[in-house]
Amino acid sequence: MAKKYFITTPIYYVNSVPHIGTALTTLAADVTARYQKMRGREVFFLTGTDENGTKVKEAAEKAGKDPMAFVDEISAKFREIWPGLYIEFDDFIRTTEPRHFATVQEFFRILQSKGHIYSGTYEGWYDVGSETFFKETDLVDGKSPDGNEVRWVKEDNYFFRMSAFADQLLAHIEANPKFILPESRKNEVVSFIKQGLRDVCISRTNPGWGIPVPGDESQVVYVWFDALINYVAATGWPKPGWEAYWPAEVEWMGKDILTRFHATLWPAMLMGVGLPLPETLVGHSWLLMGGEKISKSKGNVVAPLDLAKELAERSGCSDAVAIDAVRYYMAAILPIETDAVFTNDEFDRKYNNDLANDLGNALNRSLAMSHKFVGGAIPDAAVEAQAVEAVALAKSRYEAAMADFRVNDAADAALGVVRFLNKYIDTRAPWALAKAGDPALPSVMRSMLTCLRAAEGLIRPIMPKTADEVASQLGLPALTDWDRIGDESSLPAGVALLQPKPIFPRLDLTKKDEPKKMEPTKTQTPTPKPALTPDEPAIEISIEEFAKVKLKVGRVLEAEPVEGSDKLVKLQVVIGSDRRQIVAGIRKNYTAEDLIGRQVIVCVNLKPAKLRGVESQGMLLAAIDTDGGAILLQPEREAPEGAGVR
RNA sequence: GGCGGCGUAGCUCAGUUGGUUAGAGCGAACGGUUCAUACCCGUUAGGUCAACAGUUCAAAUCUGUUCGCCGCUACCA
Repeated sequence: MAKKYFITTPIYYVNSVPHIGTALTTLAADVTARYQKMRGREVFFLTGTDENGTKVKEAAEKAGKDPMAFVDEISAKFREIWPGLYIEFDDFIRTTEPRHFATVQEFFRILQSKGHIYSGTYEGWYDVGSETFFKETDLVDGKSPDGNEVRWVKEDNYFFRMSAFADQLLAHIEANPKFILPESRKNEVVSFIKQGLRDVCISRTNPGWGIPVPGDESQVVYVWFDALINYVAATGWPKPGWEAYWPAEVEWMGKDILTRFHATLWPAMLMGVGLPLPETLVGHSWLLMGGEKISKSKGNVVAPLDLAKELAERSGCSDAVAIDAVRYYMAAILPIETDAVFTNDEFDRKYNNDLANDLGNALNRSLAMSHKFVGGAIPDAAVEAQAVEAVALAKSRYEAAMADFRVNDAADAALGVVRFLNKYIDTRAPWALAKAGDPALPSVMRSMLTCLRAAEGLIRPIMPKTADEVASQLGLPALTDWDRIGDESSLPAGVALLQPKPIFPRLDLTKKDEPKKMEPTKTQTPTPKPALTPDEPAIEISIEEFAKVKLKVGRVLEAEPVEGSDKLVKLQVVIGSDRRQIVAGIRKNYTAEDLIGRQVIVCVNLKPAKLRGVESQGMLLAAIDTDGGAILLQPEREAPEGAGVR
């Protein structure tokens, strides 16, 4: 059996809904799948849902439902929504399915038998929200780096010896330039690995939900370890036949889950088991809403289906075309290297300019002319050289773009043919040829139709329904074979063309004063940064705001270096009747002895934080020296113990 | 703090291994055309290619420094 072209998206957590961000990933995968199918590859496009986390169980309980019923319900919703965007996956895997359980357990067993798994005690912080373990020092203000609540867990668990795979992983990345795309992400991954990989805890106490560790029912497999295996589970591994699917040619994802999971943990797991690695991991960047990351809590989520629905209402295009328009927009701005910004205005502009004015109008005018000048049928004549070249150029640009998964460049290449066509029509002016009775007219008309036929093929992976409509107006069956794009045979002479019918009715964008319904609720607000240099004016705050900062005079009672640190010192500070432990990074300038007995100014209402695992319950005020060192502030003369400062 | 990236026309961005007058799209202005969804085509942007210094016969493209932004990472409070 021929190896299938295997494309994956991440499996989505059942507590989220598809928004324009997750749709972006899935769309990219769908465009890749449709393109490869046209190229003649047998494609296996996998997506699915991630259902095993502790969070899922808790969410189910909160909803008063049985976990299984809960995930059934939500997973179904997920599964149903993608076809609405014309996303055609071949398989939808759920991590609660028996096939997934079986593969995960086998995976675990093999790693164990090869000595890559050992048991130990895990003690640390666990973020249920993102199902991630954190070190003390990873925490920000007592929360995870993403701002989620964390809880302290201490339990006996199984650990995966990820550290053992660092060198092998680096070598693989080095030897396979397209293993991680884009380039900038690859560099990040490399430096991440070079810092040293830690072994990872891959199990948790069984909460009655999840995949039991083989041979130890008291534990379930850690959700990330479990989730990643879905890609292999869908191939049927370890049952025979999986080789026809695995390894994946491309795994699409957002950049957030590339470095820590897909580009380190996942390949290490595969290496441990002895399976080949995916050919390419693509970690695309974000689509920002008015400059901010898409986030439900910020209320700036734009659901792609709503966007399409609204477009259909405003423009009068069909629902199918509106969905294609959303697909086109997402594909055209798909951010690979850097983040891109979504705005309604840009969406509207792209609809009008690229789709209505360029593509739609080109088809319309070409058909109209065909009816007027050559009897409404595809002429039997030679295609002019410049048209042949333009088509070939666009096609090769498209192919080059897709070879690197630059879907945005592929979209641009497809539109390139249309742009050429409009110029060509103007240059050759068929209406003038008709008036003059020029014999070149059939050739010119055929050249125009050739461009349209090619455009139909090129846009098909991105806009399948629109491509169908173009084909239909040309009186032809859909062009689904990539190799026939630009081929003479794709445009049989004598075929009757249909009367043109606008596919993309123009949006009227003249009424600018009306506020847009879908405008992001929040506009970009630059993060205020403290003014550090005298010539830089400070951001003004009110006296009330300043009063929020509680400063007091304290006295250092004890001081000792923080173990394992060369900058931090742990202080016991007496502030009146209060006593605090404060960690300060001032060892460069002060020894412990220097500090004991000294009066200091302390910010007493700063949120406690852990530094190098040691809690700090305040901050010492210090001037910053020219070399970045600290100069402690001290009352000009002895101040009363615990005196306020303002 | 460390590592990496970025800073190019009003806006969004391209700019291969350094080489004649620095490009595209959008917006704007002007002109042309009439087949077409008032569309399309052309011309126009006088951009110190963030700043400064250096290497070179020659730099947006290499080196250094500074400023600003972003990402990753950390013993930043």
